[in-house]
Amino acid sequence: MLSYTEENYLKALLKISLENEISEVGTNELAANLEVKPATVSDMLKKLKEKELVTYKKYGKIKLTKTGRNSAINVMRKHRLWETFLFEKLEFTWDEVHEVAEQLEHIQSAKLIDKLDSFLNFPKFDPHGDPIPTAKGELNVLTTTTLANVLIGTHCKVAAVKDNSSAFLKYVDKIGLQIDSRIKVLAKEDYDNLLQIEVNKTKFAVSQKFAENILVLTD
Amino acid sequence: MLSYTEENYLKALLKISLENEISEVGTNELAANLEVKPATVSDMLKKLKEKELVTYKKYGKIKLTKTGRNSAINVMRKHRLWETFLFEKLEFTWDEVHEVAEQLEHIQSAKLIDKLDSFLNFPKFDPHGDPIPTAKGELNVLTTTTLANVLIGTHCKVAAVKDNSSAFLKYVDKIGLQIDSRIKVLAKEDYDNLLQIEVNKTKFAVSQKFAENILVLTD
DNA sequence: TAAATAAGTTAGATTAATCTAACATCAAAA
DNA sequence: TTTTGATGTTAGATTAATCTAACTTATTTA
Repeated sequence: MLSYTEENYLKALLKISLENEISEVGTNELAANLEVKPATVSDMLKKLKEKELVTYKKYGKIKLTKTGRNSAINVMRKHRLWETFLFEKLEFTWDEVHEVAEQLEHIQSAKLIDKLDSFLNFPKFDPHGDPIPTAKGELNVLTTTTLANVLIGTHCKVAAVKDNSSAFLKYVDKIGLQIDSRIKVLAKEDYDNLLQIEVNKTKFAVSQKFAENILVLTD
Repeated sequence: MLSYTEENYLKALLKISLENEISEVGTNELAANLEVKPATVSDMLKKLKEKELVTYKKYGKIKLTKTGRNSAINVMRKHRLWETFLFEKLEFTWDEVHEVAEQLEHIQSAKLIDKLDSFLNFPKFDPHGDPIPTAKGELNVLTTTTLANVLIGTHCKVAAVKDNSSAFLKYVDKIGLQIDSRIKVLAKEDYDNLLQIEVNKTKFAVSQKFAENILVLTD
């Protein structure tokens, strides 16, 4: 049985790995992600190593073991299913779901999650466009790029958002972007990479930072 | 903000008060209910008193303050709404819901609970027949007796069950009893208070212990 | 390659919740 | 009223998760 905190460490390790397409993570990086001090991570790593959830040696990099990764994927599955539930059944907006799912993801009951999955009709993606791992632990990673990398003059479709913060998502809403929105990239400013885009026949300028948080599929 | 543990202490105090129709509770009683040692309760009482959630003085009785009672009722509301959700939407049986609701009741989100309430169509009772407090904190206490007190030869209707343990509820299921089942009390054995009852034209014998855990409305 | 900087660890404290063992108080019965 | 059993408290430890401050190791760069 994993503690609430241990689950969060594993989840953060998985998240960092997936976001950066790496498999080894540093102590400071993990600490920053969890908003704790590196010293705290050092302590916790001893426990996670003891339980064979991660491999690492002193001053080395941290890597999830098979078991650790499975646990992390299970937490991610729960998180994303709960987000979907809140969004689809309880009328939460997509900028509200993350915070509550952070709590719900730690509820321990295999039956609950399987029933929830079936109640929601086995959704494949959560409200942010992220893939929901299956009951067997299969995680379907999409090959997407960010809007920042789309060639000028070409079209793309919003697949997911990278930043799940309320502030970012409200901004995305304001522009009228949604999952599956079609975007045409009109121009890019050399100086600061400001992008001119067209969505639903309307033109907008978006910053590089913004564009890097929009995951898209190109045609 | 209350901790998980503090919420459990308040909930236990409310539960004991309601079950015994009293307002003051002893340290040992509370400890037994929470399955911790009396020493632990003594410590925790200092904190709860400090936060003005209970009143008590050394070697005295414990009583919830207005604030403490409101918090406890809110936890109870969450618990019972979650039980109802699990039972009605996720196909849990009534003997399975309690355990999971013990975890879910601690999720912090007012919006979640209000939306859940409306999603469930503002249920008045949970799967065990217990009243669900309203969003305003109103708790509708039914005036019921236990099956053990019903006069021989009279009829009654099952309103709720007192014991929410899986073992008890499975036994109730086996006999074919449900909320709203009509029962006729046929006879009571003087020696051990064994009851002969009739449910759906079938006769059963039930022990005093069993009968004391069935709350009924008499005609 | 040596110095400077970044990254990571250790030691010692703190807080919350729990325990055991010993002690104190209360209430009931002799 | 005194004893005794039940009830409740205190002192001192323990565990998990965190911190700060000091230290160590690794890496980069001049």
